[in-house]
Amino acid sequence: MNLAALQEHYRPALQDAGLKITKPRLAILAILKNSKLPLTAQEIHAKASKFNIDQATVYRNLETLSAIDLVRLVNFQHDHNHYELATDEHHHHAICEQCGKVVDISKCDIASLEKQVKATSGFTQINHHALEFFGLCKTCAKK
Amino acid sequence: MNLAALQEHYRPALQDAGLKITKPRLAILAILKNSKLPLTAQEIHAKASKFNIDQATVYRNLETLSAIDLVRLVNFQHDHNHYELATDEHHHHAICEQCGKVVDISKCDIASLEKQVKATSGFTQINHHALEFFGLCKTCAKK
DNA sequence: AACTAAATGCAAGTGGTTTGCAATAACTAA
DNA sequence: TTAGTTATTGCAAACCACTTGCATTTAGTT
Repeated sequence: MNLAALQEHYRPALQDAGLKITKPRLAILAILKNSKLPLTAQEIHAKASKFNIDQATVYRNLETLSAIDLVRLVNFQHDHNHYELATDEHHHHAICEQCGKVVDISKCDIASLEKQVKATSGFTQINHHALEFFGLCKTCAKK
Repeated sequence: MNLAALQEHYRPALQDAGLKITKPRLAILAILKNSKLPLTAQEIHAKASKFNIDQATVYRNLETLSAIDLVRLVNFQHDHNHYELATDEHHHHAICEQCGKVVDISKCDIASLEKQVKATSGFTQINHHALEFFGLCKTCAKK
């Protein structure tokens, strides 16, 4: 997908949110699109700085794009936040505690996931996992 | 459990690891013991600073105590690391995206967990969850 | 009681992330 | 197309959580 196509692809979502279609914005989306794995803000900035895109712009856009669900925040333990495009279907990750390698776990079939992780990720050892639910508690749901 | 009891309770694990039984160390364990919920390093320091315990000491000890599995690192999205005593059995959390409230999810029966979350946590709405597996990839397992 | 090594407190440093602000670029409507 | 409006950007400085160096203290040992 080239930049023009990318632009048309994201135009509706950005317009609906009242956001402008800017060069840095598209570049960040393109960088995420071209990455197989979730990236940190800094990794994104490293790639984006070739086009004179400031780190502040990267951080601000990741925030903005997450807010309208074009980008998804992925949280890994011990590490900084990672971001990925939210276009893919919901999935999880396996993280190597030694080298930091990240492998996508394609389906979210929670019951059989742990077996699947070993079978499909090439991880021979799963030491632990983290599962967190995010939503609204009773009190906040009332507001 | 008073401090003396706490001290005796943790003595074996600390001694086995070659760690000394110090006032700051015990204070941090006591603070975690007295908290129903996982705390950030800063929250722990806020409580510990009454006893003239430096923040560097808190950070160093959380690292140390995590290394010998007396303390467990809990990772929540959008936020700083949280720590809890590792004495309890393995469990997960539900986090309110609005007020930050954290509720323990007692059992790790992954298949039925999502239903259970709503039933037991008082959360009326679960928007998303994060599930990450940590272990060793094929390459690192060989080393 | 003297010795050894770990642990602490203090203060300074580090590094990722955020913020203020003036300049620029994107969209809107004549 | 052009002028006007507002979001967005780049830059630089600030911020804040966390880490590190080092001299001193403390725990555990002989």
